[in-house]
Order: sequence, then structure tokens, then C-alpha cells
Amino acid sequence: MKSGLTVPDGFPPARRPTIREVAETAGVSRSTASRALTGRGYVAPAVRDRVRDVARRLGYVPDATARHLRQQASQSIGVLVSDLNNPFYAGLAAGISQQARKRQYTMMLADDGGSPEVEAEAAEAFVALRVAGVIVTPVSAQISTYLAQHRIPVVEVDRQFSVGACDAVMVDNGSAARQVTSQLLELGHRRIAMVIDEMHWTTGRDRLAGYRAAFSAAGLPLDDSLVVGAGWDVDAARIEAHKLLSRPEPPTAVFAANNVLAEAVWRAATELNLTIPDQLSLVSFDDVSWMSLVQPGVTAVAQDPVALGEAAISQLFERIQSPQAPVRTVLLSATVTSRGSTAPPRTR
Amino acid sequence: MKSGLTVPDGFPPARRPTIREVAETAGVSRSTASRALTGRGYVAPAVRDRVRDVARRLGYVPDATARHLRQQASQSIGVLVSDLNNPFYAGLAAGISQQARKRQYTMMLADDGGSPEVEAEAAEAFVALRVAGVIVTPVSAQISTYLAQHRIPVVEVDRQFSVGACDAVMVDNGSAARQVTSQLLELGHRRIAMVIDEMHWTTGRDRLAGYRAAFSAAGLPLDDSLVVGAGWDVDAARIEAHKLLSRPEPPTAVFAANNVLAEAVWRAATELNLTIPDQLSLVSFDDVSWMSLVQPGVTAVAQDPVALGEAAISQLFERIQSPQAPVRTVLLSATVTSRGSTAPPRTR
DNA sequence: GCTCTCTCTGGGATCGATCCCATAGACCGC
DNA sequence: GCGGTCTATGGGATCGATCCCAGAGAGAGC
Repeated sequence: MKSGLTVPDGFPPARRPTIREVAETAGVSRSTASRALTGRGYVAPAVRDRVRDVARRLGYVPDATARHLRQQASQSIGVLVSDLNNPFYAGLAAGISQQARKRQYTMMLADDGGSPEVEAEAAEAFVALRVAGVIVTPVSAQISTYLAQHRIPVVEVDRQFSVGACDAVMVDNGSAARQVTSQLLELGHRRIAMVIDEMHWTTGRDRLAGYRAAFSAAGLPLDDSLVVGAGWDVDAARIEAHKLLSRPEPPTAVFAANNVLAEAVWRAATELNLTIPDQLSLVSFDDVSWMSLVQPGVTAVAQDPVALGEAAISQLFERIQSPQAPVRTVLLSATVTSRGSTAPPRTR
Repeated sequence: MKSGLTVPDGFPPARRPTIREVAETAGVSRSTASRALTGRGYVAPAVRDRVRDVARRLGYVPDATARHLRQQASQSIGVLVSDLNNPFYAGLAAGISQQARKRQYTMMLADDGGSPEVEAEAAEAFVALRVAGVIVTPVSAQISTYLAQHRIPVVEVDRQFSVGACDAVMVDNGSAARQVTSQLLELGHRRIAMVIDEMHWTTGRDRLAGYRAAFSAAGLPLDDSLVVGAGWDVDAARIEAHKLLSRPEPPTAVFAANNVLAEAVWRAATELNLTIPDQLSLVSFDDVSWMSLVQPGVTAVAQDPVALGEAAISQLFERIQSPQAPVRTVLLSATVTSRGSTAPPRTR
């Protein structure tokens, strides 16, 4: 570890050295060699040093596979996200990866592209590999059930399918959505559109509920035609947004339910030569780097994906340690970062 | 696989079923069960179906660990990148992940944050796990040597440290850099700064060489003070860029050697209220999504990270199949995407 | 001197799947 | 009827590391 990468003195050996070879070279039994290397059980200090020295000289690296098989306990976790090209999921993976490394765990990462079939395949692979636990941004309820049935701890992140059945870590979608919507209402907007990918998962459902709650708290009516389902694809969403903004009675503000949709709305507004915020106010759920690069900056609900990933993995390790503890849902709060994309409405 | 996730009928069993239990339940020996499930060797069709049926009913998932140990051949690859939060590396990982899945391989992913120590740790973990191969964006020459010594196939992506010693997949940094620099020269720019992270790795070295080559091809002198090493951190780079653009004799154009540096320059220009492209032209190596979102768009060398990842993994599998084949360096070409950030220089 | 404890080591079983090899039975040809 | 081929199955060894357990030797206490 600390000594960096040590390699055998001579030429690379034809076969990888095993603990048996280390033991024979050091003149001890495999058992003693194992004790010397792992530090578990009695070994005379001199013997221990000799064995470790031989191991280093031979470039011995213990076979994690064999160890895992014997100990029936793996040192790796499975992580399944929807789209690595989306900075949100990439940040999640980054946070998880870093914490996993600190705990000496390795991370098996898969990207299901939002497909339940791929999700199922990945779940089966995780079971086959006997991972210690799984962190997933689920696209179906099946995966957590399946993994639970195989006694593999699961944490659902970002959205929750198995409420009450497994741990989850999410941001407080409802109150954050309500908060940004209220800000738009306070600025005087009444025709506020919500562009959303789906409305049945906790993310979509809660964000939508927050948006609705803001209206009813203000005692204002809500025009349901302003809630636009735009799917997951940027281009398709851009076309939907284009249609929305070209309506005879267009919205004066748009609340995009995630960063991809915000990008789509931004592009549509550019195509239509709408100036933001004069002709259109825009807010986004999920703050990603381009939002502070464009002019004006985009007001956004900042969820910290790295922190989310870190929370998920610490929840996972708690679950691994105490499998019987009550199921827990962790809610992280999200803060609104106000930038130039929001202003009082003007008649076009 | 195709049937989705099947779970045992009754309650989840106390222990995970092994092939021995499948065999006993089906009334055959482990050998026969193994043959029935893997499809290798003789099995009577009726027996095969019965065994498979039992396996499905019990929710049997073979232990990849045990199989790997016995077969001495793993079905997973290691991937090591520098920074998952950087869309370039995230795209790389996405491309690799997808292709790995298609070939029924799993991906162990680690993020070394640019640190050689973490890189070394990850390499050791990959050796311990006996992965079938490794794809790495190296930060030192050690890792490929080390893995090679342990007879693990390696492909270096994006940059190359072990020239001639292991396979590599890169974009043609030199000619792409030369091409964009020439475009700036043709527009009339003479004071073109290059903002770069480092100059010793193939990426930095070749991009710098391309920039230099464009000047000498045009027979124009180059002011070395315009080559600015700005490191890896966005904020530090932003400060460097700020200094550069505030010089008494500032550049009329900046060539940023990667997307992070382009972001830094963009932010610095915004801070200084420089209008792009009127007061400053900007080009970037590596095209990421924000560059087409800002106004004006940023002219950039588009390298396709997903394609790069795919090329890397197909090279890796070729290497796994024929370990003795001559070492190969694959160069992908990169294309310049011209946007509004480049224009002829004007005196400020 | 004898028992008891403590340190230290090695033998052998074990984890789960695979695979080589032996063998049994069926069937064929001569 | 006998050797030979082909189908089909089970037994046992194997991969590499760990760990339980037996036991040797040393030292202490009486």
C-alpha cells in the first residue's frame, strides 16, 4: 500500500505466486504465512517479518477471489446508475467511489441507461459476484426486492421504489420544489410551466407535488396544461419545450424538473430568441456547472450529488453492519441558488 | 437473463442455494448439474431441463467468485480514470461500461483524482481481484509496468505513458491542436495564448507541439510567455487566466488545452467583462455540453469520449485474445467544431 | 518433577463451481 | 457374442486463501 507498487526482482514469473510459494520460500507452512500476512493469530515477530519480506520480494498479491470464497464476505459493492453522461449520476458515482476507496472497498459500476431489463441483468451480475451491498438509482421496484431476497443490502438513492422495504437516501424534493415555485409566484408569475420527465417515481411525483403545493398555499389556481411530460431525451424534450414556448398563451416562467430538461428548455428558448429573464424566467431542479457559465446564470435547486453518494454509502455500511436495524430513509435538504434567470414577468 | 429477475417461490432461504443443493433437489450429481447449467459436456435433454427448472425454482445464481477461482479467468475488467466529475472521463466510463455489458463483463471502476498513490492502490486492487484486463487514463508510468508484470493486459487511454510497452488509444492531439491554432492564425491572431495543465504527458506535450507547429508552419514567431501552465484545479486556473488576460499586452486569443481550462478562461473573461469574440477569441480542446449552451458557443476540438472508451475496450479484448500480438497505438481523429467564440482580433 | 498456561506452528478441511477421468449401459457391426 | 463407439453420469481433485484444531516446546508455579 504505502510502499507503492513493488514488483518481483527478476523477470515476471510464469505464474502468479500463491501463498503456498511464499510459505515454501520462507520455509513455513501456508497457515503460518497466512497469519503473518493477515496479522490474525500468533506468529513470531521474526517469522512474520521474514514472510512479509519474501512476499514483497516475490511480488505476491493475495487473490481476493479465493479470500472472498473462503470468508464468504466480499470487499466490493455494486453501484447502478441511470446515465453516467449525466453530471448528476457521474457525481453520485464519484462520491461513492471515493468513500468506497477509503473503506478499502472496490466498486462495481454499471449504467442501465434507464432500462429495467439492463437493470435486471446488472442485479443478477451483482448477485453472482456476491457483492457486499448495492447502491442503485432504481428504474423499477423489482431490483430492490430481488436483491433483498438474495440477502444483499440495498440503498436506493435519488428516488425510492421500495418504500419501507429498503433504505433510501434522497433530497427533499417536495419542499425544494415548493420553495422555487413560491419564489416564482412571489415574483408575480402566474403562468408557470413545469417540464418534467415522469410523474410516478418519487422524484417526479414529489417535485410535482411541491410545485402544486406552492400554488395552493398561495391560493392560486393551476393550469394543468402547463405540466408537460417531456421524457428523458434532450432532443425530444427540446422539441416539447419549443412547442410549449410557442403556444398562443405561453408560460412566463418554466420550472424544469432536472438538469437535462433545463438544458432542453434553455436551447428551445435560444432557438426562439426569447431573452431570459425578460421574456422567460427559468429555474431548474439540480444545479450543474453550465448553469453558472451561461448568461444569465440559471436559478437552480442545488442538490449535491457527491454528498448524496457519500450519504448512500455510509447508510449502506450501517446496514451491512446491522442488518436488523429498522429501515431508514435519509432526506438531504437542497438549497436554492438564485441567479439571473429569474425576474418578474413582463408582457411580451 | 431474458426472463428477468426470478426469485424463489417460498420465503427467501436462510442460505443462498449452491449447485450442490440444485443437484440434490434434481436428484443428480454436482457434475451433471454443472453440465446442465453451463451447457458444456453431455447431459440428457430431459435431465438438463429438470436441472434448469430446479435452479430457477430455487433462485439459484452461480457464484462468480468460485467459478473464477476454478477457471482462473475473470469476467470483469478494471477501469481507472482521473475524475468522474469531469464529463470527459465520465463519457469514457460510460462508453466502456456499455461495451463491457454487451460482452457480459462487469466493470470495476475507480477514480484516482490524478494522484499516483491512489493509482497505485487501485492497481493493486485490480491485481488482487485478478481482473481480465485494465483500461486506465494513467497519471504515472508505473501502473502499466506493474500490471504488465502481473500479466494483466492494459490499455492506456487518452494519454500514453508506456509507449511501445502497452496498447494505447488516443486522439490525434498534435494535428487537432495544430489545426485549431492555424485557424486562429488565419483569422489574423498573433498573440495566441495556450493555457495548459501540464506539458510532459502525451496529451499536453502533443497539444503544445501542435500549437507550436502551427506557428512555425506559418513562419511566425511565438512568444513563450504566452504558454501558461495552469494546473488541474478550476479555481486556480481561473486565477491564472485572470492574470493572463490582465497583462499589459494581453493575448487576443486563448487556446485552452482541455474543458476544465476552457471553463476557467471563460469565467475569467466574464469577470473581466471581456466580450467574446470581440475582445477575445477562445478555443478549447475537448468539446463538452456547456460549450454549445453559452452565448457565443465555444469553438472546440471535439473528441468523442464514448467512442474513445469503446475503442479502448475493443483493443483490450483483442489483447486478451491474443496476448502475443504486437503492441498497438490507436489514434482517433478529432474534428473542430466552429462556433461563435472565434473571430478576427480587434484592438481593445 | 509435574502440571498448567501460553506461544507458536502445521495439517487438513472448507468455501462453490468446474473438469478430468473412470465407468456403466446402449447400440452397432461383424 | 465380442470388441468398439457413443451417450450419459458420478467421484474426486482442484483453484487459493483462511481457519479450526491438535500439539510441540518453553516457561512458570508448586
